[in-house]
Amino acid sequence: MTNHFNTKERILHAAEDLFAQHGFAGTSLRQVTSRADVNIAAVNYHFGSKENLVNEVFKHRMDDMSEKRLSALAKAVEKDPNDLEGILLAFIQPPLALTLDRHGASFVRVLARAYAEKNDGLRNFLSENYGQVLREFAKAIAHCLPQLSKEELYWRMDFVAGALTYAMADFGLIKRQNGVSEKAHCEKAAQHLIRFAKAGLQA
Amino acid sequence: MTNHFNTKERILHAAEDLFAQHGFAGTSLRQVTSRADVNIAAVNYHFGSKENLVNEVFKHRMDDMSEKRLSALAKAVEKDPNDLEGILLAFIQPPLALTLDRHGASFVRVLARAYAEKNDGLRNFLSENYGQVLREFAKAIAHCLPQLSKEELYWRMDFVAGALTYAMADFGLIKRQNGVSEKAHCEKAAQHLIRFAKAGLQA
DNA sequence: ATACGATTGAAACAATCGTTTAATTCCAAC
DNA sequence: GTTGGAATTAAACGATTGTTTCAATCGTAT
Repeated sequence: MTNHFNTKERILHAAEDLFAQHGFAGTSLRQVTSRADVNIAAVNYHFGSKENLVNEVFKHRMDDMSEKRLSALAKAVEKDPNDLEGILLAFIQPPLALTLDRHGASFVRVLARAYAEKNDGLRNFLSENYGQVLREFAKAIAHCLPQLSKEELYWRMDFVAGALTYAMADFGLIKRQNGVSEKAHCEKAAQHLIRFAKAGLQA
Repeated sequence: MTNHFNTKERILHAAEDLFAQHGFAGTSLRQVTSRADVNIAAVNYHFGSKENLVNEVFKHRMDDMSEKRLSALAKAVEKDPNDLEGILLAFIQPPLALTLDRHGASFVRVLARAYAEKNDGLRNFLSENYGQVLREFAKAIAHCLPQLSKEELYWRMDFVAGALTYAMADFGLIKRQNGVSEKAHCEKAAQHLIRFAKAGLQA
């Protein structure tokens, strides 16, 4: 049983929030340790370096999300391998659910920001570990849409991923209404995105 | 007749590249002035501050892109106000064309990165100046799809914008093949995206 | 109680940050 | 050729960066 509010986890949470707000380079370790209410030296003691901290913040959420996606995918395929909507829900729901959690919402922005990095090791880490998840979904979607060429499928999955990222970070025109709860907004986003993505994939 | 290779423009170009690679906070003015081969003091002389430089880098490309989008939209609507594909092309082509230019491709990444910023003044600047362009397109698309509610239209336009951003920065699974020229890749991206977006909007 | 590794604390490290100063160079106008 | 404002330069400013040091403290096993 690990202590849930030890120094290491407090640093992780504070870093997650601040990275989301100001980016990796834009966040100083002193900001992190100040928010986490720990000593500045604790970062290098527990994580070795700032770069390692960035990676840890990332891996933490990413592993969880990928796991949920894959298990939801397995269930959906087992239930009905031709149900494209179910597969899309398995792809969309776990990341969107993150936006309900305070720290999860921060991570969503961290993720969106990581996509914008180019030469960073983060990009490679993403494609190495996350790529397999994408390929699993590609396989399942290809089964639903056998007439689609592999190239076309990959293009469209990229589009879906882009739309999802955009929706999660609520860029753009849509803002959550004041009267609508976050959970309702999240469900509405999933519902709209699934309909949009399904039609796009079947085009 | 402005000199195209004076100090100010060299700084702008160098900043554009470096901001794309390392982000705004991750790029130092010394990196910029070193690449531009100008003195460090030239930045504050010509731009006043680093923040102003960021804004200038942004405004430069953004104004150009918005102008091209709006004029292409006007032409498309004049030709056939019910041609959804033409409208989508007007929306998609100008930003995608940027990826053909070396510095333009950098800007595309700068743009994607800016979307990931949250509280920055950049976000507000974006929605203030760029929002009007989006609303023009919303109007044109709504004319093609009168059955679509305004809320649903906005959701779907956000999805299109997300897919576009993703495709431009070539995140994800799709990479340009070695045998394919950049121009051909760009045209293929536009073609795939238009088909995808059209189906998604019409869903 | 004692000992000992794990953790935390205050302070300082060299390096780099954005910015400023003041002297110099450039170039067109007179 | 001289003048005067614009542009560039070298150098330094204080502040902040990530990281390190070493002593103090904590918690546990003996």
